[in-house]
Amino acid sequence: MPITVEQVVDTALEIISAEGFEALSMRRVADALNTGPASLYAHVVNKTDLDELLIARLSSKIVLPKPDAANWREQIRDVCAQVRDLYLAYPGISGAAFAVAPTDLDTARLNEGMLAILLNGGVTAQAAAWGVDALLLYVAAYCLETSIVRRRVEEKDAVWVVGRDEMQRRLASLPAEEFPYTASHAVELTAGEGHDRFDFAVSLMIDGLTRR
Amino acid sequence: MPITVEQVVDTALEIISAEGFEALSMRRVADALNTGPASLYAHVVNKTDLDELLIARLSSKIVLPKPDAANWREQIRDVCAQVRDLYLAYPGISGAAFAVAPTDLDTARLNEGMLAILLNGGVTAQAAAWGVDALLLYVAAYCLETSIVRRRVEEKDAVWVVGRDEMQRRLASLPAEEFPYTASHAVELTAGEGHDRFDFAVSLMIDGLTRR
DNA sequence: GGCCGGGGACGAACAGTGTTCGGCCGACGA
DNA sequence: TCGTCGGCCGAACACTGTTCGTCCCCGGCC
Repeated sequence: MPITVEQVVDTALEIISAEGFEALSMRRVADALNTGPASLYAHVVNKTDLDELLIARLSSKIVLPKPDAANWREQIRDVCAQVRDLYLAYPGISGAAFAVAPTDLDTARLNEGMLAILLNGGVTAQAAAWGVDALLLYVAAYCLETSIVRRRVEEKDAVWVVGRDEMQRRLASLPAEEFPYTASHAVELTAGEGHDRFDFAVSLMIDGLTRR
Repeated sequence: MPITVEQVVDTALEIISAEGFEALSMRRVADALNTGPASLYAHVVNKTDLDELLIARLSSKIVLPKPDAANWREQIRDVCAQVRDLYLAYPGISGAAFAVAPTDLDTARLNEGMLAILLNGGVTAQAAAWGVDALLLYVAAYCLETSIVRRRVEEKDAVWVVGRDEMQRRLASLPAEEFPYTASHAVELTAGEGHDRFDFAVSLMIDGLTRR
């Protein structure tokens, strides 16, 4: 029963999907494949290499629209949301996205697609190039953060984790001498349902790109 | 010879500064303190807890300006640059910034300072609250990425790592069928000295905040 | 057909990690 | 003076990524 790289990547993704990126280990993958850890190194040079393969596989699943100059904003927003949902479906995997080398073809395809949308939208070449970079970096960061928060919420029995109203109360009761703004704007600081914060930040960058 | 939390944090920061965040381990800190790893757990509940203490210590070193409505843009940019340089001085530590709980007083001080600058600049309360969040998230992401890249550059004997012109050549020689934009804009994609990419992204968000 | 080489599979081991247990010992309160 | 409590720490447990050496099977060559 030969092992292929695709099998390794597939079972790795299953493990991450079920138990998170922290639970992914060579032995875990090897066990799921009914073999020892050494067998994997014939198909994968490294754990880091496996991580890159995982990001590449995910990148290949993004569907890229044909650029439409009229509503390029919605198009780029949609691609960012796709990446976001894909990352969040494999909790913690976005941590591997920071280490990905631009040498990979699948991630290059994603970059090309986003670049195409921005350029067709009338964004300057330099702004488009750096804009794609900034957007992807932010998306990865947002997903990493929310993955960590979700993990903490579900495992810590809700101890040490507080709800929004409790959080508001704590912020509001900070010493007004040192924290006047934090205390008086506790509502805004804890506001936002779902991906409101994400939408805000992405829109911030997209609107900035418009005039360049 | 009693051990204090400050000592633990100090030696941890020294280790990170010299060898990077990946080299930081309980045993490493314990050895530097001439003791065993178990001794640390009397002062630090967790490795994760130590990470949070490190971020808190770094946050306390940021100098916050008195808000000046006239040039709030330069002020917020300067604070972001301070955080960036501080994170980069301890390579890889920004990875711990994603897991930091907002319950800490020192990080709350940083948030308060940035919030003060934005609010005095005339930014809407909601935009200011989410703006601080987005900026700090991006800064952490940027520092994590560049830390990883720098690490790769210095350890891999420059093999597997290519210069800018070689990178341009590779991008330009991608199949024009699938990668027309990437190939024709290889120059823009590889442009940027120092922290140009950072300045661009931060300015993008700040300019976006202006109109809200 | 017989032989040999090469490469995938894999058991075992190495060095390292975070964390816990149990005992030691000194200082501080009753 | 005695007791208890908490910092200290050696040893161990269950992991991690990775390598070495061996086994074995399958394909090509004489």
